[in-house]
Amino acid sequence: MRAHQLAEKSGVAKDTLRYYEKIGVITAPRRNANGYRSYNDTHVKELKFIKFAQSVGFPLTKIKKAIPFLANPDPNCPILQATIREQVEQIDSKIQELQSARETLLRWIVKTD
Amino acid sequence: MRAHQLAEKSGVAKDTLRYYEKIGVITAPRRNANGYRSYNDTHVKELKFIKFAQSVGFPLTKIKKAIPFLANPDPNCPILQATIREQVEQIDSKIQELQSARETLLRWIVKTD
DNA sequence: ATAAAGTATGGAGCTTACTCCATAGTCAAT
DNA sequence: ATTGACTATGGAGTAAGCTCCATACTTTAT
Repeated sequence: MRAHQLAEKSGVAKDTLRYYEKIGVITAPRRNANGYRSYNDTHVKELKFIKFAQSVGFPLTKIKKAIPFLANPDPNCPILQATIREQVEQIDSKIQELQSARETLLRWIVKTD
Repeated sequence: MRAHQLAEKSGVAKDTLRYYEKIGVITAPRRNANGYRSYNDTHVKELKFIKFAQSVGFPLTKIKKAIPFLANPDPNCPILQATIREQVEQIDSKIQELQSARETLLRWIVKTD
């Protein structure tokens, strides 16, 4: 599979694929004789995982560390569980920040009724 | 008042003061004969306002537009009210995003009891 | 007189996750 | 043979808000 096909299939732009490869968040694809990248289904899986992890707020640096475990995933892995819990905590504190900012703003809204 | 004094009083780093002046988010202080900046209480007020606005999520670009109104503030100003409401909406949608990410993550946490 | 502290300036660097560009090589079709 | 589509590369640019740097001048204290 070549770049534009993977891009289409995964919804990740070609330039982004190159960027992901450069920072090592996806495994480097093998090259054809002409030098073109040859992607496979593993890359599709990796990209799906990346998109999922991003959607729940993980940065690429953390995602990168998790990619090697994709081959034989173990939901009970304590490191994985700890990482998830940590992320939930971070989300919680962000939500609290936002809620208190919200409260503050509401106090400045003039009631029009 | 000179840079380091304002920095101390406001809790904003000297370099940041220069940066704020450069992007026009604080009014440019007048200069002494030697070229040194001479800040006054208006700057203290501006910086307090900036910190407050930042704490409730406003970007410097928006804050910049609001600074001129600091001289004669009107809580009933419809533009101000609309801006606040808009910000509350933005905060709400961010909170919702975070909450759904949170839900998703919780589904991946293995119950240990 | 000299050293230390404070200030001035323009500009580079940092963070994160891309996005775009110029240049150049490759491949398929006409 | 030549056009057009695809790919490769290194490097620059973007957002946002700082933060730091080198160089140079001023002021204060000893």
